[in-house]
Amino acid sequence: MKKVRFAPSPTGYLHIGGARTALFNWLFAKNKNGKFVLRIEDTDNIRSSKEMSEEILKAMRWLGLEWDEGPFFQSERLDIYKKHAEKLLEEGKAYRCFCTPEEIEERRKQAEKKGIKSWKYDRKCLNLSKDEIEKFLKDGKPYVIRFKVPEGKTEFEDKIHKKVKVENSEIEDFVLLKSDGFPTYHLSVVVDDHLMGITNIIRGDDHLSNTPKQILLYKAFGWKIPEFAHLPLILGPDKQKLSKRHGVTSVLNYKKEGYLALSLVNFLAKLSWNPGEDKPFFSLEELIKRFSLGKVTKNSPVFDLKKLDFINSKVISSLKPEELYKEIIEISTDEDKSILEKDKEKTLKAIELLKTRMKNLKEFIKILKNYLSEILYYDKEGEEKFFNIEGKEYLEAYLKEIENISKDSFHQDILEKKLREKAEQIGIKAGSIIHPLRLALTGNRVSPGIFDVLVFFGKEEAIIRIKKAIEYINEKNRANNSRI
RNA sequence: GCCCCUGUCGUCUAGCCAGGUUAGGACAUCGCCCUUUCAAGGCGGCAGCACGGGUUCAAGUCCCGUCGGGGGCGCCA
Repeated sequence: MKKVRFAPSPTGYLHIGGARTALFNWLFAKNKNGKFVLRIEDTDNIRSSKEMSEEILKAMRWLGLEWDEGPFFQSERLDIYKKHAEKLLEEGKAYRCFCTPEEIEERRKQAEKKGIKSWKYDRKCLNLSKDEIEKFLKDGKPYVIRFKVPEGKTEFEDKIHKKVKVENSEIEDFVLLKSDGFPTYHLSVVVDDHLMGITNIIRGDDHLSNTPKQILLYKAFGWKIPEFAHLPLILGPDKQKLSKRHGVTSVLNYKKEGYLALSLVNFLAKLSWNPGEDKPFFSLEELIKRFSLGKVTKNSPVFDLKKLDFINSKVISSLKPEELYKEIIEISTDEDKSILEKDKEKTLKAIELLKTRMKNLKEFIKILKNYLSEILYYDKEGEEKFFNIEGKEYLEAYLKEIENISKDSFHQDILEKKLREKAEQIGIKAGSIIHPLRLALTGNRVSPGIFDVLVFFGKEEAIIRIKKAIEYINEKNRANNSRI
C-alpha cells in the first residue's frame, strides 16, 4: 500500500506553498487508495509553537485534507532519533565531533583566506584516538554526532525530475544529532519516514539538493529507499521566491477574504499540474481520479490571483443556495449574521438571484445586505446620474403603475410590459426608468435583471423602497435649495 | 564561490521522451454580438518556443554552450 506524509514545521502558518504540497500528497494517497500521514516537525524548539501547529491543522481541515494517521509530533520522539544516531555511531558510520561552532567558523575563515571558496567540515574529529574521545567524554565536553559520508556518487530517480545525481565529495559530513540531543532534520525525517512506512515522499524542490544526504542515511541504516517526487516551488508575480509582500499569508486568510476551499484547491492543483481536460474547476472526486505525478510540470509556476478569482466565481455559481448560505454564514460577522439569518428563506432567494455574478463571498455579503435590510447607502455616482428631477418623475410615474398591479399579477412579464408602455407614453427610453428604479431598489447601479429584482422584493416592499427613494430625492433637493 | 534543478503568449499550460503542428487551450486583456445595468454566455483579435552554435532534407522537440530564474551548501526545517 502506498503511504505518503505531509510534514510541516510549525514555525509559521500554512501558506500557499505548504498547502499545495499537502494537497498533492493527499491527492496521491486518495488516488492510490493509500494512506496520508500528518507529522509535525517541531524539533526546532525555539521557533516552533503550539499555536502554529493548531493553525496548520485548522487550515488543512478547512481545505478538506483530512489525514489518516497522526498528527505525530517529532518533539515527542526524541529518544528514537537519538537511539538511531547512536546505532550508526556504533557501526562506525558516524562519529562524535567535539569541535565547537566557533572553532569550525574559524577554520572556515582560514580556508577562505587561502582561497578555498567552498570549505566543508575537515573531519578533524574523525581521527581522534580512543583515549582522546574517552577524555573528552569524561570532561563532559559537548559533542554532536556527524555522519561519515562515504565515497562515490549518489543517484536517484525523481518522479518529476527524472535522474538526479551528485558526487558524494560535494556533501559535507553533516550533523545527525545536535549537542543538546535533538536530531537534525535529515536524521529525524529519514527515521520517521522509515518507521512510519512512508513509500513516497512528495515535497517541495527546496529539498531536492538535500535528498542525496537522506538517501545515504537510508543506505547506512540498510533501509528501503522510498520514491521521491519534488514539486517545483511556487513563485511570486515578480518571479521571485514567494514572500509576504506577494500576499502570502495563511490559507485561512483566503477563507476570510471570501474564497471557497474548493476554489483554492483547484487553483493550487493547477499550479504545475495538468488535469488533462480544460474545465474551470473539478470536484475533489474528479481531482483524485485524474491525479498523477507524471503530469506534474518541472518548472516553477507563478502565483496569479486573477485565476483564483475566476475559479471562485465559477464555484460560487455552481453551488446551491443552501450550500452558499452555509459558507456565507461561516465567514460573517455577528452583525451581518443578524441580517442574513433574520429571514432565511428570503436570504436563500436573494442568493439564488445574485450568485451568478459574484466573484467572492465577502463581496457577496456586502451586496446581499442591501437586499435584505433597509438600504444603507445609494451608490454615489448613481445618485448623481439618476436621482435628479427627471428620475424622480419617472419613479413616481412607474410607482403608480405598480400600485395598480394586483399582488397575484406581480410577474416579470407584466411588470416589463407596464414599464415599456409607460416609457413610450412619456416619450423616453425604457432605460430612463430602469436606471433610477435599480438604484432605488438595490442602492446599486448594477443588479440582476430589474424585473427579477422587482419580483424578488414583491409588491409591498418594492413600493416602500421606491417611495423611500423619492423622499430621499426630495430631501436632497430641499437641502440644495436652502444652500442656495 | 561550489553543487543541483529549471526556461513555450502577461499568467497557468499542451506539444518534447518516439523531430515534419497554420505551435493548441484556459485566465487576463481588447473588440463585436446579446442587452435595462453588471456579470454570465457566444464570436473574434493581440500575444509565445530565452539566446547562440551543432546534428538533420527538416529542430519548440535531439546534442553542446551562453544567459536568465529558483533552490541547496547550518548544531533551521
